[in-house]
Amino acid sequence: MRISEVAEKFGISIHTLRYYEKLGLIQRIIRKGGKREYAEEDLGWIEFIQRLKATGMPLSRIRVYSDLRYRGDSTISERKRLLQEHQQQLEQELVELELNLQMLRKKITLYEEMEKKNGTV
Amino acid sequence: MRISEVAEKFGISIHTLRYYEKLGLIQRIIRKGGKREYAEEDLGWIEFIQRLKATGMPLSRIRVYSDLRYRGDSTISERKRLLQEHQQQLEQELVELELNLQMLRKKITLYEEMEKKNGTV
DNA sequence: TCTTGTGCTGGAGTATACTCTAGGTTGTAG
DNA sequence: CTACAACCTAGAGTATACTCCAGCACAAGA
Repeated sequence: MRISEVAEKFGISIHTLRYYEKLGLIQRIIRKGGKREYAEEDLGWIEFIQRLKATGMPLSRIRVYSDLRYRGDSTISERKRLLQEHQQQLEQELVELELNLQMLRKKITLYEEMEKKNGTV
Repeated sequence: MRISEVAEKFGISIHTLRYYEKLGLIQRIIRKGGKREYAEEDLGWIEFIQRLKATGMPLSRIRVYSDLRYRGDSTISERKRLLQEHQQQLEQELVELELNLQMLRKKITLYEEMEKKNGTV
């Protein structure tokens, strides 16, 4: 798969793909005539990167995970630990987010009451 | 309340408080001898800013809300609309976050199985 | 062969949200 | 009255995550 196809598939820019490679998130991409040729495995990995990013993991942390991954199966325990840590953080953030959402809903309800009052007076 | 006290109360830096003021998120702070004196109302507002930020609202958007707020009660409908929009976005993000968390949990389980396999062989 | 499209690299530029510095002012305690 | 802490402003610097550009390479169709 060419870089432009990968970019479209994942809804990211060609620039970003090359940028991730420069950072070391993506490694060992096959080249044909100097041009990147993404394999199936690369695509799966890029999708996973996207998911980690979607959960707010910084690229520097993804880089750490990436290095472990490219080093092979001997790093599974470490990778698991990294993900578990992230998971716990996320779960905490989720709770806080839900609290803040509730607060937001209350504020909106309050505004609705104020609108009604202004309407009737 | 002095700026250093406010900073400590909310766990942010003095720099950030002044930065928010420069951006217009915080306005009309009383000065005594050139020094900021935060009133109760300001503190409530700063807490709300923190909550909006915690839900991922960019400062530029908080700025819009801030302007409406400082313009008084006539802007309540607009403020409500802004918060509702943000709320809907958040609810969607929450769903996605939960999906990604599930994915993470699965990955972790997978790693656990791989660890076991490696242990018994 | 020439043009076009797609790709390449290194490095510069942008947006967001801080974070810090230099150089000066204010208020209080000794 | 002076030393000191805490404050002030304007502007520079940093981190993160892109985003774009100049200048060049290469392969395929007219």
